[in-house]
Amino acid sequence: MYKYAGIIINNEASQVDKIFTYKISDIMLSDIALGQRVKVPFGLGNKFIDGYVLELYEHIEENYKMKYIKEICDKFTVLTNEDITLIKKMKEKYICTYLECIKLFLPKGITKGMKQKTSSFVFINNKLSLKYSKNPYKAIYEFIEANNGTYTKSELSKKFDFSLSSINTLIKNDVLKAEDKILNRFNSKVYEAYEEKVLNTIQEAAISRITTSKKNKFLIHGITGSGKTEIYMKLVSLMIKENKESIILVPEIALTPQMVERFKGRFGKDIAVFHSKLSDGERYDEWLRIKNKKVKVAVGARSAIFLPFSNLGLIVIDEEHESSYKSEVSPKYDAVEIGIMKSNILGCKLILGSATPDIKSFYKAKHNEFDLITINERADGAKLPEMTVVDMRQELLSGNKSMFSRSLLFNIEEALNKKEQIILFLNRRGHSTFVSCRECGYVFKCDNCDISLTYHHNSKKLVCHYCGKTMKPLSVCPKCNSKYVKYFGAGTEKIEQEIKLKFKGARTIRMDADTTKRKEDYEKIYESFKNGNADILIGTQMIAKGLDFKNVTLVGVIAADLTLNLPDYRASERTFQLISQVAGRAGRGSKEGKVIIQTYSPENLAIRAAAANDYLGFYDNEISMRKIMEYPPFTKLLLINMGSKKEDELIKYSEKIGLKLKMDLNNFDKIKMLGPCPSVISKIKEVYRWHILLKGEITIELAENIKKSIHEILKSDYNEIRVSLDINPVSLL
DNA sequence: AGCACGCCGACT
DNA sequence: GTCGGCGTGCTC
Repeated sequence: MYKYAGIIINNEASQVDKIFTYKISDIMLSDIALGQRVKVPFGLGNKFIDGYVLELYEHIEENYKMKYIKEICDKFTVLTNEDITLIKKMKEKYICTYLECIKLFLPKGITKGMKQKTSSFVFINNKLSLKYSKNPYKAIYEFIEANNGTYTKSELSKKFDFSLSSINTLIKNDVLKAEDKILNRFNSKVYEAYEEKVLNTIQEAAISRITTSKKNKFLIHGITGSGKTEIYMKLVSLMIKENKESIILVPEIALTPQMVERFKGRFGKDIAVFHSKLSDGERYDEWLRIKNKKVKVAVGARSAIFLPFSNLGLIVIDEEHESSYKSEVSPKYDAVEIGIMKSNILGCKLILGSATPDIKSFYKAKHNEFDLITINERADGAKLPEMTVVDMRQELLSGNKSMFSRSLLFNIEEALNKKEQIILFLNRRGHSTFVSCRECGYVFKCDNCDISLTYHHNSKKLVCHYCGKTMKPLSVCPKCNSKYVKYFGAGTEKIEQEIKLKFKGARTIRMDADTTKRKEDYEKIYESFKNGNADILIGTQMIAKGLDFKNVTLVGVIAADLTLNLPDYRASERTFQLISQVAGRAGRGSKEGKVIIQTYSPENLAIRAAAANDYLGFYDNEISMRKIMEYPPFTKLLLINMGSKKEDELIKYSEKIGLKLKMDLNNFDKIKMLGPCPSVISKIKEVYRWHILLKGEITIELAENIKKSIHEILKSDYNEIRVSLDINPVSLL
């Protein structure tokens, strides 16, 4: 019998982020379980708050006054024992609080006491008596008989023109009855069936390797179009046969149409879909559906890794290199790491898939942590596109000042003539990316952020891409009054504008953050291009992912070196991945594809390797660079971000923290400290930003001590410095 | 984070 | 002699 429970209190403060022990009263002894949500008295006022049972003890020394648990909240445990194991590990790994971890596992609706949505529907209750055998009663009765329980009173009167008072009369006299029925808030849209395909021998081999291997973690390195999705689906159906559940993670952006279309088409409506745009109610319903074992498959973005399956057999993480798997708020977890932890705890299979695996993942596969499965052929025998690198410096020398090379223009023309589709990729939205004065060099910058403003032609405004602030473009320089204000750096808007000028008949469609503001926009653009309502799709990185259009034969990368020059150790990895992924959109059908990569640095290795489809070559080079430079996977990084609206306070405290850490780290010669210094983007939304980067063998204890040191400095007096710790950050900006 | 306790100054 | 200012420290 457990008489004591270790409980985490639902209070965000870091000072109460510890396990509190409560006594279990006799009436609760048989009901109490790990992972339950309970109400407990807390603090001097004994206010009742939610708590989560993370531990149970039979005996404990009662050397302080102990309170009793007041009540158990739900009929089920909200966390499984394995969840609790994971929570404890995550708290250490991501240097965050228990509560922050717990919250990832629960939909908001649970703590808010949300109810399932119900509505009152009209049913038949008794045979129609003689008294009501005439119209309008007869007609109403017959209609309800045919549609028993499908309509509400108001629907019957509004949609079908039955008199509300007559319906009420029938209900009053027990002929009909109105009863509450639970409504599901999740999307029940029915998709066209997506037939099971016959797998080719390579796909079959991958399946049998995965099902028979002693290892339970796999990395599928399969080129774009190699049919990875079919492998995932086959594995899911194998799991269903064994009565086991599957989670499929996809990058947020790929979620809206394609994956859902395929999975719902294959497995019917009995799969749950989970993404960031769901409302709290939809989220809660999907969560309950899984908890109640109504669903065996979930497709979702990174947070879906925490869905409450009880017999999980498979986790698939598609496009595992995607940075969207890393959370940007505390706990700054990485879904791939959580996948690894879960597969260790549960023993379920973990499949990572990508055409351009994360350097870290490929390193792990090479060192036997994952079983590596390589697929070098496209599934339906389609050929990889032919890739050409165009040196834009040469274009300039030959007098071509436009942003399109002659070769790209020629190929667009040709594709248009053949009625084939084209994708143009530029990782920058807006019209002109910066506006500056040619006289004095003044650059229009955001007042709130350390970012130059982008000119948007549609709205005729200068927009800050970090805080959204807009201002009217000025024709005169505010600093020197000169009239020579010029617009530089093209974005997707300008590309579209120029293309329309150059190819008069061509129908273009643009996909970027500006054209996909609403829920349905992405799907609309996707459908429209798929159905051939446009010839040219122009977009930012959101078109690089997973899209499969059979009629696209030409992909143009307008400026390949954009991501290359970012001050980030992963810049070349990103560039390689982006180019490879966009290139993979070409030639997926029966027609051969062509890719034209425009760049000012054609000698760059990432670009050359991407053009040559040479992942291994790129990997070998990159991994040796990482080793020399002491970057992951050879070291760990801990990024300490500090922010404040008061710049002088921020500098003062950053330096204090820096000094303290330097002292703390004196005995650790294997850790290097960079900074404190201003972040690359030194101000966002009026908040100034400084950071410290630690590089080396950062242990759990060390990270915990660093957190303590920082807290100590910040609590000394009231200040407005915000600090966040990020282990293995995806970006150092 | 909240909340009570506590140790000082202003006040009917 | 008491009311209330907020600094301090604890919360099973």
